[in-house]
Amino acid sequence: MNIKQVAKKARVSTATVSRIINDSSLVSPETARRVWRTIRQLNYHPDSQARSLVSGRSRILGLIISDITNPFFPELVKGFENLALQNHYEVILNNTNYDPARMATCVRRLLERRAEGVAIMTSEMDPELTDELAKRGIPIVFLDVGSVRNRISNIRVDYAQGIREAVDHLITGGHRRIGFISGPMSLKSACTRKSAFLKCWRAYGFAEDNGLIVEGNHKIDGGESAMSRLLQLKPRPTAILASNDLSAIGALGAIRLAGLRIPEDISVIGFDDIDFGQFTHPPLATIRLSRTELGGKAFNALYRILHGDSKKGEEYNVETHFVARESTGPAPQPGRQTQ
Amino acid sequence: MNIKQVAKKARVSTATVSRIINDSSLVSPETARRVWRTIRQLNYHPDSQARSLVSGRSRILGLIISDITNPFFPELVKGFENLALQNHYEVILNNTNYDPARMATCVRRLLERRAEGVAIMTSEMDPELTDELAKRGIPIVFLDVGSVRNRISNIRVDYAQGIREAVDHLITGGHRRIGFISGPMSLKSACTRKSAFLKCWRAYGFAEDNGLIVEGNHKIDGGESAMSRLLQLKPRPTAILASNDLSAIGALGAIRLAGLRIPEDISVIGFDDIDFGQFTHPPLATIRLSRTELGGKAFNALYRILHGDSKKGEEYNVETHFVARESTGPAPQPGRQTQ
DNA sequence: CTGTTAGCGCATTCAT
DNA sequence: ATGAATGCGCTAACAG
Repeated sequence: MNIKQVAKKARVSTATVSRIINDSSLVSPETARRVWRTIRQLNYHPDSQARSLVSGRSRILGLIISDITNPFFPELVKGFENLALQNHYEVILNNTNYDPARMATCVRRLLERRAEGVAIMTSEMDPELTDELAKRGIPIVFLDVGSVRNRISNIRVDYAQGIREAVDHLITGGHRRIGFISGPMSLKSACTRKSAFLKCWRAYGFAEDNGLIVEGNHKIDGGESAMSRLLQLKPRPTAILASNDLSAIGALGAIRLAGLRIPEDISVIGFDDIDFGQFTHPPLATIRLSRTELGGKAFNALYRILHGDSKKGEEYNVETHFVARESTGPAPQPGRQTQ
Repeated sequence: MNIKQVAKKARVSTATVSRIINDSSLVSPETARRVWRTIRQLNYHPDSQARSLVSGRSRILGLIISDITNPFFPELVKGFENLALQNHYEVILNNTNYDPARMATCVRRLLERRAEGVAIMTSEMDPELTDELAKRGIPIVFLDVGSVRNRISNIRVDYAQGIREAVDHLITGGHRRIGFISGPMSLKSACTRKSAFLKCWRAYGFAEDNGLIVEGNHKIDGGESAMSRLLQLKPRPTAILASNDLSAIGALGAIRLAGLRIPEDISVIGFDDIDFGQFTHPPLATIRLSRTELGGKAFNALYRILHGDSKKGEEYNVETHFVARESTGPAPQPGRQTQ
């Protein structure tokens, strides 16, 4: 079932059918109606591959993430995909599983599919691969990677704002010993978050105490073990900030396991605001980062380069904000500390 | 950068280059080497659209799910995508958001992309759309939809086994009043799970008590409100089976809110075995359904139709099993029931 | 307003 | 073992 058959059945040329499919304005309403009828009748669906080939526009976007089972990503994907769908783009989703080789494979395949733009939402990116894309003029949008260049945009997450709000909240509550559970230092995004915390902490004029900073793995079990290490400290921290909610949830478990109360003995704050945070015990205070917004902005960044006036890349900003919930409270009195 | 330029630079014909890309056996090793070198040098990537057009094979598979932010799906997607990647297929992922109109859009677009197969992992499917695909001979795999036909396979989840194990466990513990929190009855998959429970319950010779069956929404809040309704019953159930883990987690919250203990006062069992279940308080007993396996089997089902000997559809089976964790215990003695 | 024609990038005959 | 020529389904000039 191709355009020729439709043309024959409707007694017009293929060009007319093509016009009707794409831009019915240049064709008489009557023939248009007739042809549309034949199209429906024959259940004709134009071949996008052929259209892409001749038009040079694939209407495919690549979306590269590290791992869809990481609760950070599903909302991002949904936000991106919704807009893509509305604008008649297809999305090819790729999990790299933090594997550079797999990332390379994905990029090569997106190249072969002639993707019109690529959103790279994981910071572990080989610059050589970026060049591959850039050389061909394919728009790219990064997440928290600084290089805005021609046809390369970047979404910057303002971690500082949310962290400042959270630390403010803790300090107001009398906390002075704040532990930090970081993500794996092999991940650039985890480093960024840690630096943002340290910077904020120093801005308050506090000395930075490396003993209070423990590395987790951005998963629940890593948060648990990181927290149990923090609990060894004497005096132990009165509050914990975690690099993501999963780590914080692990921390909740470790604290409870040690027989301590939240927030009476220790306050805990997460990061990201994943859905589950509302349902932990106690509900987890966190720093919200809207991943839906992130996904949406990633799409828009590509769209602006593809269709906007400015072919140059732009910098986008996503805010973060503290969300108070029951996992934080005032610092315990030093004398009354148990154990 | 196309095949012609490579051919010119390597002083061969385009046919030779094409042969080398696809099937280097019919070409002299020496020219092959030379051409490969040029290909790398020019950084040539064959255009999949053009290849698809002439070969009639798009190497695209559609994966239709209802909502990627539902924790049921990410692992399924990952399992499917991993195999697809290995076998050089591209995956176009579509969230329908439970919207039939959106489902129709997705199917139409997959048709236009000439997808070679479609995995429909949500039961809310208009039969008309299925026909659209079937008419064109596009392989389909469904999840828990009974119609194995030509080029249409089905993955059947054996809910009964896991439910039987769970109910066995409860009955052995002395439980006789077991509440069931179902999913939304507007979803076919939720109905299937509920029927499986009822069937199992009757198989034990117990009467079915509609008061013990309450409808949730497969999310945490729905589980909470369903549970609080169940807590009104006198005598109240001593154990709860939920249609998915999210509902069960909501139930945990409602039970604790009512001042009752888990599992001393009420036992709770979920369904699916999502990662979070291990970290709730107490850890959630559940009925495991491997979504990774599900995604993998979905891919294999399509692959078998595309490349296997049997072009007819097949029935696949995925088992479910009870996973004991601390949210269950023996039934409380009737006399000692609080409140 | 509509038809004719060329060619997008590639795989595949059919020759040689 | 290699090359020349054809056409996949469609859009875009150009012509009328």
